[in-house]
Amino acid sequence: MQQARKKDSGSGFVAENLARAIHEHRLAPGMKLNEDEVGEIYGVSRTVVRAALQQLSHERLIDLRRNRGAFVAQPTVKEAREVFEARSLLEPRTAHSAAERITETDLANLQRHIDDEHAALQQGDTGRALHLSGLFHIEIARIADQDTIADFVAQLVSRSSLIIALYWQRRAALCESHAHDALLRALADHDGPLAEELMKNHLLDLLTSLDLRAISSAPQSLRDALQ
Amino acid sequence: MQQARKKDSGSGFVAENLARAIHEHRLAPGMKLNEDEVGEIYGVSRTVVRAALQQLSHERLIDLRRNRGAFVAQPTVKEAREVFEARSLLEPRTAHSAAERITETDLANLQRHIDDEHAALQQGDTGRALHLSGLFHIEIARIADQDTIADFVAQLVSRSSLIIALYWQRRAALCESHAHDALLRALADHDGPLAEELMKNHLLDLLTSLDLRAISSAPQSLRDALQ
DNA sequence: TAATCCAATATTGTATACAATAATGTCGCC
DNA sequence: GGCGACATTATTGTATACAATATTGGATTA
Repeated sequence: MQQARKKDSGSGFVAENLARAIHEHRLAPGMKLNEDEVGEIYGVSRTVVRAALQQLSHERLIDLRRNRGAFVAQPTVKEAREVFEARSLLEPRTAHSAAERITETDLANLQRHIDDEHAALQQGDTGRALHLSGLFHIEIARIADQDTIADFVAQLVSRSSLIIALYWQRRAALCESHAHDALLRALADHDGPLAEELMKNHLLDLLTSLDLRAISSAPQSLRDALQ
Repeated sequence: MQQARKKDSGSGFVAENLARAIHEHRLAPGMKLNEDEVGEIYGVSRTVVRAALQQLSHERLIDLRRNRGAFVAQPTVKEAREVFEARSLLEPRTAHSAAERITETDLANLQRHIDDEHAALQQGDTGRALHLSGLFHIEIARIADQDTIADFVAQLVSRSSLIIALYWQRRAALCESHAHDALLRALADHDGPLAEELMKNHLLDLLTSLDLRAISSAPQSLRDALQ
């Protein structure tokens, strides 16, 4: 922890760092997160580590098992489908609403998001590109002025990152798709139905780009791996 | 805390008790929850109280303000609308899926839920009736085999309880409606489209039964109350 | 008297110590 | 040598002590 966080509490700082590490797949699914170890890394006590772990557990990024400890979540195939099912219920209709309310300022912000995302891809920084891609989805919910849905979408996007890290088939291929550009155009035209349809298809494409039969690099249980 | 909890951790016990108290409006919105006080009531240390408060904060039942403490949440009118907007996106389609998958066992369970709910109403136990009514909605998501959506619905139902406590206009009137009975029939007939439509209308009825102009008994701020 | 600053108090944030539980290694017995 | 009971170790769960912060009350001054 080179620099102190400003107003954010210690647990928030730790949680954000752990979340980023999980999203960028530096922490492999299933990995044990020892409280003492994490605390020493960030220079805080177990108290704040536990608070951070509890928060991440609620966001489903880690699995908290009583008297056992914290483990990086390993979304199952079923969970992966469920996450995208939830997104397909929430996001298309929300995109529709966003198209009806979007302002010039919003459009400029979204355009900047997309530009940054493309730039990150050009530089081969897929981690950052994925992060920005997620922000794009969350931002749409905020434009629709639906903070509650935006919070859900944020969690689902976060879990999607982990799922994509686990089940991605052709990473480069889909990132290069211009689904977000098309969506932005529909939003700019205030074309609600088109935005809704594009979002729906975009999420479907994302889901079908996953290989939900393959077991990821880290097997879920010893039984699966060895037996 | 007359009886010790079995396997559940202390914080879970405290969180559940506080949640129930909030749902049943025994803890008024805006009320300060002093950590020492809560700890003494349940016979636990501040450590577990804080864990419980953090959990409830994630569920949006309490508002955690840094260096200020925990307060029972006071959903605004906007938040109330947002919660029901989210429910209207998630639950109708999920009811549709449930209708296609529901089994005899599921139907029996749902019927029992409804019977219990009516019994509670007969006895004037509106708190328990409201609780059972919520379980009905959550159970439908579980029948649809969508645990992720079920978790969201559970949170939204929980927040709805608080919202209803704040903004309810004609409590008795709506509880007596037989919306759940009609829904159960549609599910039993495996009539997905009808179940979807009934759920949509049921949620709309719920929302319109709220008086979202009225400021509740407990004002949101001193300014609103006194100025 | 009213306003402002400062001290006193209360409450939360964090660290540490201790207790409870699970995981692991060792010994004895068959 | 294999199996099971027991002791050892490691790790989490909880309580308590201390530090940091906000709130409150009072004194001082204009």
